Order: sequence, then C-alpha cells, then structure tokens
Amino acid sequence: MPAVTRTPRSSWIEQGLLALAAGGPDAVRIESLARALGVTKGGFYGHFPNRDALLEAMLDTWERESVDQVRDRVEREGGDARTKIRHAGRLTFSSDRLLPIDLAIRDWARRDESVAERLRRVDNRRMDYARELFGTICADPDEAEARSLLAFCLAIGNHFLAYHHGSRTRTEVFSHASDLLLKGSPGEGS
Amino acid sequence: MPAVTRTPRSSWIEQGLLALAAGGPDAVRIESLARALGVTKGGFYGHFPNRDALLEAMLDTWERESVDQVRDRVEREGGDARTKIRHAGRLTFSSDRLLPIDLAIRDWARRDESVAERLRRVDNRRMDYARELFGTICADPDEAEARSLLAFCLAIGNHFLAYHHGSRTRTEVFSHASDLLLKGSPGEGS
DNA sequence: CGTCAAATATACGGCGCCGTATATTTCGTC
DNA sequence: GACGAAATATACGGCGCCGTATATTTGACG
Repeated sequence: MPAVTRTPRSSWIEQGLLALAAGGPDAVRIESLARALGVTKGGFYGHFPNRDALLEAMLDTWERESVDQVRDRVEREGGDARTKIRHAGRLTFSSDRLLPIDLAIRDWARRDESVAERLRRVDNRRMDYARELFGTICADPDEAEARSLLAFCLAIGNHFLAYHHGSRTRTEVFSHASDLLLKGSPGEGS
Repeated sequence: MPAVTRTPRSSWIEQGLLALAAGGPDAVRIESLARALGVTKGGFYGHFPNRDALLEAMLDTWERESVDQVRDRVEREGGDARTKIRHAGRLTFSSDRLLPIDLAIRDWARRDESVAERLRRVDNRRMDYARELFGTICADPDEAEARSLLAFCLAIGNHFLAYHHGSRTRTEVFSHASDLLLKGSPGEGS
C-alpha cells in the first residue's frame, strides 16, 4: 500500500548530525536539511512531529554510536590497558565523524540541561571504563582518578585550543603528554 | 549640540558578550539585545554599521580583558611561578564573566576562521606566559611544553565534561590533577 | 491496469530577525 | 526658550524559518 520511503528517518538524522557538527544546534534547520537532501520538508513531518523530536533522535543515535559501538570495538581488538585506552581515545576523539559531533554536543550541553544530562550519561559510561583501565596502571586510586580526568581533558581540550608550540608540532606535544599520563607512578618506573 | 548618549557603544558590546556567553554567537541578535537593554534597535546603527561589526567589537573587548588585564593583575600580585600559574588560571577560567565567554568563543572558533585566528593569538600569548612559568618548574623543555598543554587542557576541558567522580568531588580531583602537573619532575621530589 | 494509502511537494500564515528610511525626542548652545 | 544636531523610536520590506493544510506523485496490491 505505501509508496516506498525515499528519505527515511535515518537520512534526516544523519543530515542533522552533519549540520550539528558543522554549525552547532542552531544550524539544524529542517528546511536547510531538506535542501541538502534534495527534497522538500514535506516528508519530514511524517517521520517527526517537530524539530525537537529530530534533535532527540540525533542525540539517541550519537549516544549509541559513541559509547556502545566504541566499547565493542575496543574489547573485540583486545590488548593491555594502555593499548585499550589509546584505542578508545582514538576511536572517540580522532574520528572525523564522531569528534565534531561530540564537541558540538559538549558546547550545546552548557546551554541545555536535557542535553547536559545525556552528556553526563555518556561521559559517565566512558569514564567508568577509563577509570577501570587507569586503575591497573596506577596503584593510588586518587591518582588514577586525577589521571583519568587529565586524559579526558587532554583528549577534548586539545581540540578547543588554538596556540602554536614553537618548533614542536601539536602531535608531538600531545603524544608526550599522553606518555606522562600513562607512565607508572613515580618510583615504579615506566 | 548632541542629545546625551543613553545607550553607548559599550552597552551594546556588553550585552552582546552576555548573550554570547549564554547562547553562543547565534544568540547575539540586535533586536534581542535591544529588548534586553530596554531600548529599540534604533540607536544600534549609529554605533555599528551592522551585526558583524558588533561581533568584531565584542571580540576586541574580550581579547583585551582576557589577556592584558589578567597578565597585569597577576604580575602586580607577584609570587613564585606556581602561585602565578594558579592565579592566572583562576582569573581566566574561574571568572563568572570571562569563563563562559571564553568557552563560547572556543566553540565558535571551530566554525569561523576569523574567530579562530583571534583565539590563536590570545592562546599563544597566554601560552608564552605559561611556558615561561612551567620552564622554571621543570627542567626538560619538552616536558614543560607537555605539562603546559595538560594544564591548559585541564583548565578548559574541565568545563566541557559532565561525568561524576563517585565519592570524590570534581574540585578534589581537579586539585589533585593540578598538583600532579605542578610537582617537580620525577626524581626531583615535590 | 486501476486503486488507494503512504510519501512527498506545494502553498500558506505567522514570527523574528536584518537593515533602511523616516519621524520624533532630547539636550547643549545661543 | 527656540534652534539644531545627535540619539533614539517607529515603520517598513524582505528573508528564512516553523508548522499546518492541501494537493500531487508513487508504487504495492488486487
């Protein structure tokens, strides 16, 4: 009985995430997504009651991708704690897809409590994992917690900084900083 | 000859910065600022040719406040390198006024190259200062650079994270992390 | 191959904003 | 206290967006 769905729900969500990554939540405009998809907004209201529903669905998608999928992939590849930390960090914060979305949501969360709550959920789940891994590197649990915070801040803050490092590259300094965080506690050797 | 200026340029800039801090650059709307100021937009176009000019002026103000004024105050108060680092960090990233503006501009810079250039200038000037101070704490210049990066990421990233630390407070963990960064190099003692 | 409902397009009214053009108020000056 | 210029208000046309109402296309099914 139906005419095949030419622009399914998922296309709107996907295009919405692209717009979010590129221009923040204010850039997620139904008519502008429609133009990008080469259709009119006619079909949109068949999939979503309104713009807010799209934003919710976008956050659902992001949450699933950026926690469950990352964790699955890291565990499937295996390795020791250091390897897993680096791997999870790379999947989450070096991905051309996830990273810009993550950063946009992080800023968005500062202004919207419901987004903040989701971000809290996501970050908590990520940190439970990171804490567990750092616990195997560093005996003092307080220091493990501090290192986890530093690692997370480094992964994120890194993308919000603009300064130059003189003769060094950002990558070099970043890598040196990661080493500092991942080495054994003072006195334990590396 | 003139009728006294009731809503000077600076009021528009100030209100603009408030809007920026609260809602990002897209929230800086001339008519909405006018409402907040209890006037109409009539006078706006006497001070600025258009909205972009206001945004530029806002960035000028921010740049002056967040580098020159902070540096002046830190140097005037004095103290050793650790004290100065903590003081500058507090002035810049614990200020109810500067912090939200800083964070908003940081996100904005990811999408607007001219804003990014300003941010680069500001961050470079801040980091020249931080690098110099970390240089007195830590002998290896590569490690000083890495610690500076970590400190900066911690100061900023801290405000973009949402997760909980179990029994500890964020402040405790933050403070522990700062201590890790500010202690002497391994082998030098604390 | 016509039917019918789902998917999409089109058309509409409303709102908030931009920037301009034009009135009106305000206050130093004479 | 009337004048004139600066500051501000008011009024306007235009644009892009939202959400709804209505037409049109599409394709699985009988």
